[in-house]
Amino acid sequence: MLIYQRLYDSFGPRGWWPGDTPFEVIVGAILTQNTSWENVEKAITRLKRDSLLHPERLYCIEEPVLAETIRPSGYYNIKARRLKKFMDFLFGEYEGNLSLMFSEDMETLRDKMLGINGIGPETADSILLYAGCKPVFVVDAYTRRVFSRHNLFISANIGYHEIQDLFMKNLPKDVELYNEYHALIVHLGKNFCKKRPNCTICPISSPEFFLESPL
DNA sequence: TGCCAGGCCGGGT
DNA sequence: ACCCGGCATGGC
Repeated sequence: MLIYQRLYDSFGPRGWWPGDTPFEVIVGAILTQNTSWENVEKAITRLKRDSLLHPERLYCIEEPVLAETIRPSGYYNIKARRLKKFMDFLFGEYEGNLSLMFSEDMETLRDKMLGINGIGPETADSILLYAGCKPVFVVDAYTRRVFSRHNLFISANIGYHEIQDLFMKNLPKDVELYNEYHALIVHLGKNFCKKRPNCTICPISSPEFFLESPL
């Protein structure tokens, strides 16, 4: 937990996920696919404006109308389809009830969600962790970039599951820890590793970290 | 102006 | 089992 501690000491708690309800978290997880969070916020604001951020409303809304509403998030046609596919799943399997959905066995739910067109590993895990409070470590582009560039444990071409296993086998199975750790990695990736290539004030870039360091 | 952002899918090797 | 083009807006 050395790297985690250093990130936490530098940045403090990130307060993730930035969303008021589990349903909003799920919608945000789909909308933020390969998209900046600022653009997603604009789309969420428009969904709230039209009172669409409720399962019953999103389930019934016409896909072209939804697409136009979420336009600022980019990829709006494909994301409208993906949101509708998720809603079909939620109502088809769980009567539109998120609590019922999250009462499902975690691995079973994960596999089922991966079967929905438009839900991949990161989106599924974000939903499980940040909407369902399930102990799953979320891996994203920042996780791979930050850790491989610092030569910490992983090479650039490692797969999603290998990275996830690495974290989950070397950390306590703790929802709060997984929540905070992923958010801290994203914060680091956004604010340091790209804008400052030599990372002189990056909290994990001192020499001792270029060998084995506890996650 | 061009590049990129908290991915994923479908078709091709 | 990988690799690649497509999807689209807004900010720098």
